[in-house]
Amino acid sequence: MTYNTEQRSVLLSFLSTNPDKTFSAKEIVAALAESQISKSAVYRNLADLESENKIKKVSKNGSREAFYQFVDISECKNHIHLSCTKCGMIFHMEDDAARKLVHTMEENSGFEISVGETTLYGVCKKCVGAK
Amino acid sequence: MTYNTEQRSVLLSFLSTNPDKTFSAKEIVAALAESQISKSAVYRNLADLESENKIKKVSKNGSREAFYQFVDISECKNHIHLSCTKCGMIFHMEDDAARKLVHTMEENSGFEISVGETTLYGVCKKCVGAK
DNA sequence: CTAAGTGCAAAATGTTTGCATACTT
DNA sequence: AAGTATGCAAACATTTTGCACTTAG
Repeated sequence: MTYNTEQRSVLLSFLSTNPDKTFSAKEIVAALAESQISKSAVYRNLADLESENKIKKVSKNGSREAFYQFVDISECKNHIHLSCTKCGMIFHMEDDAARKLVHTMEENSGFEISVGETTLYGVCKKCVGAK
Repeated sequence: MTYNTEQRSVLLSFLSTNPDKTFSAKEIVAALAESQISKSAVYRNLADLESENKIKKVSKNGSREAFYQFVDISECKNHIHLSCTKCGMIFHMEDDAARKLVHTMEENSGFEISVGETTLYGVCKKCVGAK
């Protein structure tokens, strides 16, 4: 079983306090260093939380680093996501056209797409302006 | 300008001979080592070819490695893509319903989604069976 | 008490770079 | 000839691991 350690809970609350922001592993390591949490605890907990669907690992354009965002995937079964390739942010999209798109494509392709795991990549409002 | 070197051309033809397959940088390095092509030439040419839209960099589930596939993006302006999160393969999908739905989504969200860059992630026929 | 998690430092992984040399145009 | 690209080895950045120690349940 999983223990509810200090480190794990500090990490999760750090991310969940900012559900509309992504952080690189490096940023998280740095932020939690102030609470005397080691790099390895951070990496291990990030991996654990991700496989428990408590947070999501996202990637950005050129960067080779991993980024994380608080997104409880168990609450995302029925909507799709938009992910900005510039800032990495994930947006939740309750939209019938989206659901329809997924189903249409599934039928036409034989591809198995789960709505909740479907993500469209693009550039969000904020980043369209920014150069 | 870009020179048409032996290394670059061997690399491109290696990938273009298998447009329906993805290769990790490591695999490519290994394959081209037989033609005495150095690791750095491989990495540099992969990066160059990608920014010229001759090949596409794709990513797989957990892996931290970069994967590449021959996909001339300039020919993909008007269809969407399906990408398998297990094997990394990209499928081209000419489908009017899909195009229409993507535009609806754009309007509904303010997100800037270009059809040609739109990719749905899922699990392809081949990988659905395989465990 | 015991399984699970931690911290540290060391190793592994994947990619990039500096530089002298060689090739393309 | 001038500008690019190459090969090598060394540097890098990020992530992972082994191990002795600590903690949660």
